[in-house]
Amino acid sequence: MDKVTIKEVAKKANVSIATVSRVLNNNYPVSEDVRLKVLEAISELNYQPNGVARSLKSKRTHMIGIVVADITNPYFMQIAKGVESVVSSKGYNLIFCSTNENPTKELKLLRLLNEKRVDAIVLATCDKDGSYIKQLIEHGTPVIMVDRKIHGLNADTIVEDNFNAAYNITNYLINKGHKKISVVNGLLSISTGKERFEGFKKALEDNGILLIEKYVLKGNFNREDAYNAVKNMIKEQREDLPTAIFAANNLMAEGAMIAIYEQGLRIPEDISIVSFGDLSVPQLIKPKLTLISQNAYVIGQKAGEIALEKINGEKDNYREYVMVPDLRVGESVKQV
Amino acid sequence: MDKVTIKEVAKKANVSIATVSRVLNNNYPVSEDVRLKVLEAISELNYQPNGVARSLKSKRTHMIGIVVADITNPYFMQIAKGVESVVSSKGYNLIFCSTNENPTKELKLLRLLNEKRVDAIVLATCDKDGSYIKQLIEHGTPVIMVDRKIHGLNADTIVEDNFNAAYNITNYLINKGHKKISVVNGLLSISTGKERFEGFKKALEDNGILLIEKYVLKGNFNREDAYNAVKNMIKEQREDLPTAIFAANNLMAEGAMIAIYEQGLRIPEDISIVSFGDLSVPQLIKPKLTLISQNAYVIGQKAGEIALEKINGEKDNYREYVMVPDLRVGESVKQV
DNA sequence: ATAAACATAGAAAAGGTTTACTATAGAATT
DNA sequence: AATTCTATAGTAAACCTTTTCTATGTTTAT
Repeated sequence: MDKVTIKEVAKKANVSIATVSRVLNNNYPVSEDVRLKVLEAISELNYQPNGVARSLKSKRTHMIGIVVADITNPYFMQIAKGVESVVSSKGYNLIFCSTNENPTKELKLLRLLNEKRVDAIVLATCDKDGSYIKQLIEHGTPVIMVDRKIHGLNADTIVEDNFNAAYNITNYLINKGHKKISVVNGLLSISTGKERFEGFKKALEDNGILLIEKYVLKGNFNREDAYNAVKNMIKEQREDLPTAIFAANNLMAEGAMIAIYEQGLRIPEDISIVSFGDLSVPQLIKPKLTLISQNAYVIGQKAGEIALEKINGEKDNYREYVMVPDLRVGESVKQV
Repeated sequence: MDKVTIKEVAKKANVSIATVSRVLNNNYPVSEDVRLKVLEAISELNYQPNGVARSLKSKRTHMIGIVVADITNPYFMQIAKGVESVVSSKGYNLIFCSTNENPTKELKLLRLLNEKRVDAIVLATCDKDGSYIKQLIEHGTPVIMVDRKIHGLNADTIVEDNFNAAYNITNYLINKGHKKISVVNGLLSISTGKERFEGFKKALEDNGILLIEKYVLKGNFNREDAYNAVKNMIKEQREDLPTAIFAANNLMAEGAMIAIYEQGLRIPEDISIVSFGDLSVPQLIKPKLTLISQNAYVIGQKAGEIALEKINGEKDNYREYVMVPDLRVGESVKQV
């Protein structure tokens, strides 16, 4: 029942444990016959080194924590997959954590990951306050911020150009003749929520269109909140519906669409919609949505690369990478 | 840059390291004034215990490995979420691994998880051979098999009643008058593939309907393989299309639908379809699919519970849990 | 007043590795 | 032939905890 240790291997092969370790790590000359003896003992005993002990000594756990709002959100899953594609070949494993957009839970998770001594953390924060993150970095744990940033934090950051993308897609709506535009957004305490809202407002402003407060909806960046917000809005504004909805995130677009259909409205005949971020299985959802297509997988890959760099080398230079997402025109916007 | 250790806390609080440890673990009487001194030192130094060292001594890592074909498949994500919902409150973290249906990669991942000394493994295997899994269990690592089973393996197993569910939904098609039925399935080396196919065949047989080989499609349980298989089938059988398709998994249903639409056919007017497993965002996909609705989240929860039990207690009794999935009637099957 | 029980604290071993240091034998250099 | 190198192997410390065992002072029982 108990696991075989390096001692037993050493005994069986008639060598010291140092020699076994050297055969395993291949970082010191060992004569060929001894090496073979050791390898034989290893395979006979079916020895598998204790990674915990290794980590204790080497101060490397070969684990990377990834902390996002919700691991079931395809956007974050894509990021995770991107990270994994880069780090798994180097023998790293990923620990997934969901904050559910709760800053307290985020802090708890970060502490836990720190206790586990993960080699790096990839984080899409829901916090406005970076003090614990700063601490982590100062104490030598690389933290790579993805999707969302915190101002004034000395950390590598990979985000999308939210302001301009939101500006552009709002402009697109305006050029199609829309003036009564509703926005379904996440919280403004999150950088993506804030920036997308700023871009949206700027586009209205530049076109001399007034922001209509009753069309400004907010919630957590998820399907349910968007569904409820849009449903209520439609019910309350039956007589004065917006002609278009800007959903500030993929899940919110889905929630909004479900609400629209449930209320017996058509897209885009009765109401147009655009999304920030791709839907799940977009090929099966009609009409094809006009949206900002994001770079989740690439962001993940970049985050993975930076994580590996930081783990192995220089830790005190930081960069911010801004990805420029595409505007993809679909059929969800009507000319008015 | 270096992390604070228990030694420094002890020094600062003027006590021994044993006392600090006792304050942390609260498993031995410590006088109130000493406890306060220690807690103060901890917070002043911002000490966070080294989980690696703890794990080495306590032989508990508080990590559970979860190994599935593809972490981006919503079905497996639901399982993972179910596991997480149960174990995270007990302080456990999840390490996610994707095998991409590659048994060699699975073995590598299992070895890695074993080296990491995870406390338990939740596994949806793509392997037919359970020898390494058996080894793991014998050496004291609980392995909970989910979704897919391996015959003759002494492990806790939680699966769906694939045979009967497949039988029932095929029967449903037959009762709707379908005789030319195509099946898009995963590999038969995987228990779910095999059992669903058996159920499918039995239903045909019981109704005196012949299996038509050219309508039997196979691939990995993913969107792409299903898409390609169905696309080719439609092209080749233009003159003799099946009237219905049984997709043996959620992703395959999606791939099949995309192919059907791309080939200019309608659902269910030109071709009916049923799915084993729920689609992503089913509310947005028209027509509403008739399908076998699975219990992924519940399976995950059960797996989490069993994992915790096994970690803490009895290890040598094993059970197989069989969940009975629902048949949900939608609008994707035409009466013929 | 003495013995027994108790509450609290520390010393030290243990957990399974890696690695700096030391040792030895034979090869190469002078 | 004496000296220096080199290749290879072992010893023991270190990584940071937890926990057993021991010690001490105090309380309770007799």
